[in-house]
Amino acid sequence: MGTPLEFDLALPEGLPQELARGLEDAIVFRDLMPGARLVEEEIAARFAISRSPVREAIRILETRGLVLREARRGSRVTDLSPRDLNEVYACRVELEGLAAAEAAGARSPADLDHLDERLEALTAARAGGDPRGFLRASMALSRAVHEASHNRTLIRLLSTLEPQAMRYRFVAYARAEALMDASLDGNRAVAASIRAGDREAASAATAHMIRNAWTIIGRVFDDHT
Amino acid sequence: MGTPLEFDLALPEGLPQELARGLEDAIVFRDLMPGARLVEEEIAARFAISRSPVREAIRILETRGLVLREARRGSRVTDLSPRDLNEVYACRVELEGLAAAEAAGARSPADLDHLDERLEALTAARAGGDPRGFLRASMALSRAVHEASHNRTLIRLLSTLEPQAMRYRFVAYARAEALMDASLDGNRAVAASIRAGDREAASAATAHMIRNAWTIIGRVFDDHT
DNA sequence: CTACGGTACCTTGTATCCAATCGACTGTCG
DNA sequence: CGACAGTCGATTGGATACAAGGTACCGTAG
Repeated sequence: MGTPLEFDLALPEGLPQELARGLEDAIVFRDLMPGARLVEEEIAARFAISRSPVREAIRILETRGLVLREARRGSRVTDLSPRDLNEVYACRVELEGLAAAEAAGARSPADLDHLDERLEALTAARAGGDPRGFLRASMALSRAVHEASHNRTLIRLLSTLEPQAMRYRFVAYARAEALMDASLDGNRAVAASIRAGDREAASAATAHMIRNAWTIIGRVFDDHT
Repeated sequence: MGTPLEFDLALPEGLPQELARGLEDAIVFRDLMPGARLVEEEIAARFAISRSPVREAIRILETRGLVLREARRGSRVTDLSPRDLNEVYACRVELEGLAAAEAAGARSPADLDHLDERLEALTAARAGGDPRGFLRASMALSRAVHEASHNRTLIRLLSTLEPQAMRYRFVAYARAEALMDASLDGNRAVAASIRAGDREAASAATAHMIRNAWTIIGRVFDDHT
């Protein structure tokens, strides 16, 4: 009788999350520029849904620091600034470092497989040369490290910190291709330390990689704003 | 003619935030026990409001790890567990340490005043001997440190991490009064380092204080669950 | 007695509706 | 000509209404 196969590929986790993901993507990759207004009804109309899930999506973006909501005055995409860059990266050094350390301590064979897989994908993306593809691969690799830490609280915190960092990375990659090479090398070192189970080394390699990126991105921003 | 003075003391920042604060308090101080269900309509009825702000409040609690929301199955207060304790405290060591360091680097005279003030309040609360009062004073002091860091991103992250930590502290204070003394001494050391402007010392003192608490709380939990 | 199926209820998810507030515009008065 | 008050439009905040999914209970069949 042929079961009528149902694909609901669009809602693996609810409409607001789905929508938030899409908007987040648009913000990170600058389809929505800093300062752009997010009007609930506009967005609702564009996706043919009601304002309720839109509101929830915007709230999610707010907790990630991607949009600023002012009471009764609407939401807009947050600005990038040297100050914010420093804030985000100072936090990133600590939390990504911790994630790498815990991953080195708690890694499973499956985690290592994922890591290798994503590291290869990152290498391939670098060859491609497209900043957007490279950044996507890099995000995937980061997430693999986070998950290898098996620390759900840490994963939660990072998921609210990373998107903002991605925005800076995207801008910088476009202007300083060398940053991609630095990132690739850094990630190789981190992965090696995790594979070796060396917490200290993993933490140090991560901190080094992120501080390096911080410096480079900072230069790009000081020069160009 | 006497302007008709308007007090809206109840909405300094919106109804959902207000409600979230209240529920958070109830969870931290165990008026709502782990596993308790949060039914939207029930809460709405109790406060004579509609489900909309209630939903937002619950979502806020979710981002703080206080509530677990399962799609279409409702929300319940998360459990405390040794594993979660370890997750939260591992993150806390890093982020509170960073906050203290940045506070030591960026402190203003007003910040130092606040710190002193809250430290005195904490001392007074310890004399009082009430765990609840002590915890409230301690939270206020922590927040003063966070704000002295002048790192908004860090403050945002900590505001989603701290409440969960408070739950563990509250349970532990009741069973191990000595923890309060350790906390008081630790905070004195942290404040002194911040006052001195010594980033390293502030970070180290904070890490030491938190790891110490971690150990004690861990013992309380292993013994009693 | 246990396993399975069906039905009714409970709760969340989404849509729509109304109220409150903010900002901008306009017209008038000094 | 400039400043201020009033009004209108745009947009969010909150309330209500409706739809969909999930759970528990009950009855029946094996």
